[in-house]
Amino acid sequence: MALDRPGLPPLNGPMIAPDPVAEPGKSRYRRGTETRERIVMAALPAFGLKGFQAVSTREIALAANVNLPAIQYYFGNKQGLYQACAGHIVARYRDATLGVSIAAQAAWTRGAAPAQCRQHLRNVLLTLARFLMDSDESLGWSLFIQRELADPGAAFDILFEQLWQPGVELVGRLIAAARDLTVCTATERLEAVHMISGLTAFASGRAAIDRLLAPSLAPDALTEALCRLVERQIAGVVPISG
Amino acid sequence: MALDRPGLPPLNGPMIAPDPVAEPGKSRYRRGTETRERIVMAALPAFGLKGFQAVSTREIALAANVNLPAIQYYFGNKQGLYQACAGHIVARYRDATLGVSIAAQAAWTRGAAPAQCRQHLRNVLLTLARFLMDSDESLGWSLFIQRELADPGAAFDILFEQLWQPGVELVGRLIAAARDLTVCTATERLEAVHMISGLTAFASGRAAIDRLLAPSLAPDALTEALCRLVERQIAGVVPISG
DNA sequence: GCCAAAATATATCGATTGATATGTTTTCTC
DNA sequence: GAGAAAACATATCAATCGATATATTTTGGC
Repeated sequence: MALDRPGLPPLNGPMIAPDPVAEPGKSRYRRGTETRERIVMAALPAFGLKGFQAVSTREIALAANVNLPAIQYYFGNKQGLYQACAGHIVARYRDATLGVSIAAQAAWTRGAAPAQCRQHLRNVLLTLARFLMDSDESLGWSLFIQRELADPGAAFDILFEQLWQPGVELVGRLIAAARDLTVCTATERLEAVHMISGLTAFASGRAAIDRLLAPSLAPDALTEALCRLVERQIAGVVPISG
Repeated sequence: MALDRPGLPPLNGPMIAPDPVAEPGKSRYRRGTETRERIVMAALPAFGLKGFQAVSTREIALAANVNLPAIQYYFGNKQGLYQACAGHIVARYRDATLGVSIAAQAAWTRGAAPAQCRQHLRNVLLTLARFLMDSDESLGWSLFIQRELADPGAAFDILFEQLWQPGVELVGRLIAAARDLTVCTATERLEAVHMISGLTAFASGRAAIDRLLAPSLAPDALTEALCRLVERQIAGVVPISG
């Protein structure tokens, strides 16, 4: 008798591709969902820092304190676990930015004043900066995103459609609105890309920055320094004068 | 009889660690140096986009049109090839930025006027931007650098000491000089990190940007758009008013 | 043209990897 | 508490990887 996977048809039945991204519809068993989450938490920083191929399923299983077949049991295969990690990043990103995001969206929709939109732009970018710079929780996440966007893999669609594209669109609209423009053109979108890229690269390069500045900086002083840089960058968002 | 490698003692003699980074002292044989370069050129974009572990020596050998042991013959092992790739990036980086770099350094040394230093800052950053955005030649290089700085591997020291550190130091000094400051503090260095990070991330995320803006942008129009963004960022480098 | 060094080619080894088959224990429902 | 499903554990397979041993061809100084 072949093993069954939670919420999935038996393997000896007709094989249906699992959907490891979506949260598994709350299994009746508590222990299973805990283990599943434990595996994702162990896999995420490893995948983020080292990439898909550089991490073996064995070291993930070891870090998560489970045995090897548990990964196939919960995620189908290694790629499924990788996509689940991307899904986790997206979910946590939404949790962190939902508030400022809908507030900014609403302001943009009702055609708020440029100064107000600029303030929303500030809120969105600073929230994103703090989200990416939270080294305890989001270690390696920014590099995960960057790598997947630069060299599309199994998690590209998830990150592009649910993180990159909406993020750039929102920031681009707010930039345009801060300039009192009615539409968001490629110019504003590119500026949004540049700003967001600056955040992800700064966050992912944290190790090198720490080594560069030696012990002259407290842990979260770096985060606040980045926030001040972002604020000055936003102050530079003025009507294009030529 | 064991094989010999160019410029290295025989393998059956005392093993001395090869130095695959430095150019091999111009072997008398033309064919060898050509093959060596062909392997590096094939390995660089692969390593850059996918990372060290994700690229197999077999696919590199196939792309370079050599057989598998050629990699061990010329570089000792896979890691040696990886370091040679980092050395190639550093060498090309120096070629591309040497002119503007020494000019800027000279201006800073003789205590040039802030406006002049700002112009040198502009030259340095725009040169770096165009260097990273040259997709034909430097495909994947920015991601190579970022990955290595975020998760230090065999090429970390090379890139950090010969690329990251001097680059940040130069840009930081020019920022300070543009503000009419006599010393470059952690503040200016962090600002330099932020600016350079923006370039590398923008360059490495080029695939996602192209997909985002669809076919609305010509190949090198993107490079010029980035240059304009950088120039506006430099314009925002003013004496800190808070 | 000779010959040693350099370069290239063939075949294969040991280790690691992702994945599977299969058996055992735990958990919840009735 | 009986039973079925879910979760966990052990052992192992086939494929791939980096690396090596070894044989052959090519190069360039004499």
